Amino acid sequence: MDKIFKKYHPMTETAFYILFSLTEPRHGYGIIKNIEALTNGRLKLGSGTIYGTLMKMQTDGLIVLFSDEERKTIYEMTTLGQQILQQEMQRIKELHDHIIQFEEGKQ
Amino acid sequence: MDKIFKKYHPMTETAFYILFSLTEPRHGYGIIKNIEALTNGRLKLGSGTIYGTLMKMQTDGLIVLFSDEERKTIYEMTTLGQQILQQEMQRIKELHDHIIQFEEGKQ
DNA sequence: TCGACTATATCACGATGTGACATATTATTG
DNA sequence: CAATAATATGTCACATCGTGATATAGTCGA
Repeated sequence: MDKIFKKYHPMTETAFYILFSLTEPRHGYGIIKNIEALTNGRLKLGSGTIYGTLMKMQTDGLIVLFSDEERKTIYEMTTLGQQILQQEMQRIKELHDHIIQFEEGKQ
Repeated sequence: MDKIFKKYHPMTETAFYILFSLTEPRHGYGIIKNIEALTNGRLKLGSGTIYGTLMKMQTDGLIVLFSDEERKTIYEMTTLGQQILQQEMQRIKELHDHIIQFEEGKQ
């Protein structure tokens, strides 16, 4: 299990936003649109990115199938996924702190 | 020039910390130690990472040679490098904002 | 009916970080 | 003084990752 935590530390921006989108159950295409909305159109994921990442995260136990309808494969986060998301959010806060400290030091 | 901005957007954590370390002139080994100190030993860059990245950033005009002594090759940031660092810091703030909003929404 | 949108999947490609290996100097410590 | 750790740079093969092209197919509005 520890190996998985290292594997996702740090995460890429793309992987983070995908996992972050799964704080509620969503399907691939829905995640793409959610990220596009969150970032005001800045981040548009390619199909290879989303389906490849979802498969990898499923293999690693970060997410599981929530429902598998005809044309919608919906995923939800596992407890492990939540822990890894938490770890990543902590890391981003660390980055943010460094930036704030730097900006304060400039004045 | 616009191409370079896209190339470094988003940056990896590693690339960010390297550029961030060059807010004052430093050499490769010094950058490694600076990042290690900043992150409390969490992030230890391999030699391939640091010298490869420095060469790439020099080619792209983000950094230039500051002084080239016998055993220390010191770099400093260019104006372009500062602009790209600024862009990246803005992106991290965006990430941070999303996290804060999420945490507020949970209560 | 025709195009736009929704939806999933695969694959080759380029870019990137990593760690091993190599090499050499300097400082410390027993 | 000799051994060891720390400083310092560099190269290379390897694995991982995001991207965009390509493919396929259903739905919905004009």
